[in-house]
Amino acid sequence: MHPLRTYIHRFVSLTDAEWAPLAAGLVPRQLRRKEDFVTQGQLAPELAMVVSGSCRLFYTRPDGEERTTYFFFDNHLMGSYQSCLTGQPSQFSIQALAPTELLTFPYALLRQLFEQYPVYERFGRQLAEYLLLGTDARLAELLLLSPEQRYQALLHSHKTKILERIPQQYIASYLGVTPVSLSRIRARLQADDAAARSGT
Amino acid sequence: MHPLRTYIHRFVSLTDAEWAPLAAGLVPRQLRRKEDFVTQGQLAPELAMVVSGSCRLFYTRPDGEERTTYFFFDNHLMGSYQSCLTGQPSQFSIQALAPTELLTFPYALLRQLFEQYPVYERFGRQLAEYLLLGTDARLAELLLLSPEQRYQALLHSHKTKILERIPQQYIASYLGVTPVSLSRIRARLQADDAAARSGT
DNA sequence: TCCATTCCTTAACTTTTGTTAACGAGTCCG
DNA sequence: CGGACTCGTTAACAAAAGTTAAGGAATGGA
Repeated sequence: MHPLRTYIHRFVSLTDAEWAPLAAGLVPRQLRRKEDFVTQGQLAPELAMVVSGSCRLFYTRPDGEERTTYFFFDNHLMGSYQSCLTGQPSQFSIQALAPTELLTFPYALLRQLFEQYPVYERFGRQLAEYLLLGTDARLAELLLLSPEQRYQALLHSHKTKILERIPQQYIASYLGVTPVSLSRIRARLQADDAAARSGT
Repeated sequence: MHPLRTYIHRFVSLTDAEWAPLAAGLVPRQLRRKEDFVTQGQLAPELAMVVSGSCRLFYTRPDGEERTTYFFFDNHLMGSYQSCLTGQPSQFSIQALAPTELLTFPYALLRQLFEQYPVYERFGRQLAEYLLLGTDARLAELLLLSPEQRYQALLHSHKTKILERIPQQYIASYLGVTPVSLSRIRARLQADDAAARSGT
């Protein structure tokens, strides 16, 4: 089945007639490494499913520093919810980390489907709820755990793709620390591991 | 108009016929100071609108430490989205900071209304989207700003109720620092202010 | 192959935060 | 009135993180 349709079916079931108008609106697009899908300060009225490759979502601070807060891989849906919903310029950028294939569609199309088909409205609700649970968990982790604990939580989570395929500086940003600090945390944990092994 | 209906009307308009079944399911409840509305580790199948008073949402860590992540005042809707949606025990507690009046209703009722009335489904979508934007902004603030900058952002925000009515230890937790650290930040800013005034 | 770039690590130093404890102001209640 | 309690501040010390800079490994392109 089509990867976007599969994604939607995690929440609701679409008939062929319901799927058709969305399928008709999809536009394939390739991103080169470091190319933006969303650019901070500009309108971002499109969403996209990642077919292959990987992207990062990051904020650029007034001083020019970047802070990465999310990663997207195969079969992830991405875009600036905030820009789509409010019609305001996006407060962050989304950029390819490697050559990436996308299927894009305008949020306006989805909004139209919300109005036409109750099943899309339900999908929209459940998608937002699902994303909300994820963001809440992320927020709780930042407030509850130390940087070292957050790194260990990432190590033991199922987000192995992040650890395998993402430069460490971006992971550091995702954890809310500097690259230097993450490097020290890793050194500390390795030392602890070695001590535990020799002690056992 | 009824405060909950007013809240819903920020998103969608309900006819009297659509409002009636929700109104019929509302149950008033009073909380004493420090009484839980939601208790960590237990099911939390109810939502509530705060009519008067105030509450805080907090996580209790394995070591017994508490971390407060949200506050609720008059005309706020609160509950454990996570417990309502997944049917799992809540990962946090919600507790009254002062004597508080609530209007509670089961999430199951809302779910039923989602199925019966498209207008409720739309409300559910827009509510989740709205909450998602808020959580995303909160997350960005934690990853982008230093504790001192976060405190200043709070000072200059429209969340004056938090600053006026909430003990500082909980505000510290909300900002992701210890009470001692927040006290130092305040002292630092006061010193800076004094220096700026004498220098100007 | 060679050069440039990116990336991770390490070091030295500064700044900030966490931790623990003590003190005093304010509040509630007997 | 007095005592228990909560709350914010401050101090002293330890631990951690930020900053800047330098060096080396890995990568990728010419």
